[in-house]
Amino acid sequence: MTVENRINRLLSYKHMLKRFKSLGLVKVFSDNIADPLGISASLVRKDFGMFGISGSQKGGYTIDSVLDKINEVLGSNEIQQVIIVGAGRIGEALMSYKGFHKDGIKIVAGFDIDLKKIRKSGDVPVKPIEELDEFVKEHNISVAIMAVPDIAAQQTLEILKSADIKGILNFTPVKFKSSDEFIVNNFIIENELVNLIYFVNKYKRNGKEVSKSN
Amino acid sequence: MTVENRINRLLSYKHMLKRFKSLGLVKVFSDNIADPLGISASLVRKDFGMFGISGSQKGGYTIDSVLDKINEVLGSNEIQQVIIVGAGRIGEALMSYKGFHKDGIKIVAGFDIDLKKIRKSGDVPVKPIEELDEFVKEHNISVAIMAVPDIAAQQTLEILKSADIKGILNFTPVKFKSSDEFIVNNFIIENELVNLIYFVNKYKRNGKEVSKSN
DNA sequence: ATATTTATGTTATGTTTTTTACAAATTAAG
DNA sequence: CTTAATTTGTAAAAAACATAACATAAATAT
Repeated sequence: MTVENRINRLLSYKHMLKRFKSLGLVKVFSDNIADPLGISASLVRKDFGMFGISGSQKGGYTIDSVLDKINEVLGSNEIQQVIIVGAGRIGEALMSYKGFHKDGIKIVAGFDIDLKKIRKSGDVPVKPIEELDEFVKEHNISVAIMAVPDIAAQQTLEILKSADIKGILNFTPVKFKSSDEFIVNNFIIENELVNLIYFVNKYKRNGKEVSKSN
Repeated sequence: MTVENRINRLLSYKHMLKRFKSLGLVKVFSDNIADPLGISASLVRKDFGMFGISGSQKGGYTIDSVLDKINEVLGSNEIQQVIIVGAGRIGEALMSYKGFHKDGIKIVAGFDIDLKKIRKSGDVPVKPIEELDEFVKEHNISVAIMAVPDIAAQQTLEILKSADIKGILNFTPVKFKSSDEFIVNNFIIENELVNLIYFVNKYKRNGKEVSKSN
């Protein structure tokens, strides 16, 4: 968990830094980043130090060089090729989503069992699931998004594992466990909602003193 | 954050308990729950204690009564009515998703600005956005899912706020900040992917010793 | 050239979260 | 009825995490 939080903070820093940059700034101090995020400046400095990001005393940090270093840490400097399994509503929404580019992520192909979904043209081609294994190996893909119906989840997992995929973002209602060699990020939407509802109700009851960062 | 983790664990406990129950069990011990989740039994006991869930010494915990208490804490005992703004691909996928029921969540209506999307029939009706305010007040809705295009995000936020919505699950690429009175849960898919990619790459480099709970 | 100011990098301190450890309690066995 | 076994509930300890504090360095002002 400890590293995961740090990575999430790095993503927040990246976001802040890009905002500052778009405002025309070239350098920032740690508290410029920390304050809007509601964390301490020393934590920002410590995170930076942890990943070998250094500034100059009195001069602060150079936005571009920090951004570059963060992208390097996150692997966003090289294009990260990702595939999507399942060309249903969620799969298609993700294929047409334009926000991946800025993080160096490229959705290179979709796969589906339903031949009616197949298409060669378009921004992201959709291929028959039988071609997945070969495609993954040929293009050296490590990460997949799973967006198939629950009924197909287990089977799809096997296909991905045997194709030597190393990590999945799982939109299926079927929750899978992570291991060292195969990392699973389960997105469980009802959990997110229940969590939200809990805090909303809590606020309605207690009036004040709710936490919830985000 | 502290409470949020505890709530997420409660959701895991609920999940485990339902599995045990489906296996025909009636009582469990704290380590039955803890072990498969990779946490310590005392943490389970402490979480339970925190929410007033008690077992009997030597006898363990009665599954049904724990489940009931968890649902009470989470507000899942009463139906939680939620609306969806935006009947695009994601909105529609969520409207047809069947997994909310088990957590006491009911999607009661969708709203869209595009009149072609409107429908009175169907499982979840889709109404024109102009009717949102009235509907929300009439049905006493507190929570909404935002699934509109980024261009409409800010405007939709204003509509929701002025309708006195208290919390949103935001699928928009535009990140909003939480406050005490208006809780935002931003789902940022590229962050989830970047995080995943980080750990996959880390494993590929370092061979072993990756963390990542989940 | 020296003093002053200010921000980093890091150590020390404080806080939160989790685990360990064990007393008290309950059940079963002898 | 007593002893043994076992599990909860919690107090104390440990670990993890974040903040505060400060020594050091760099820049500016005097």
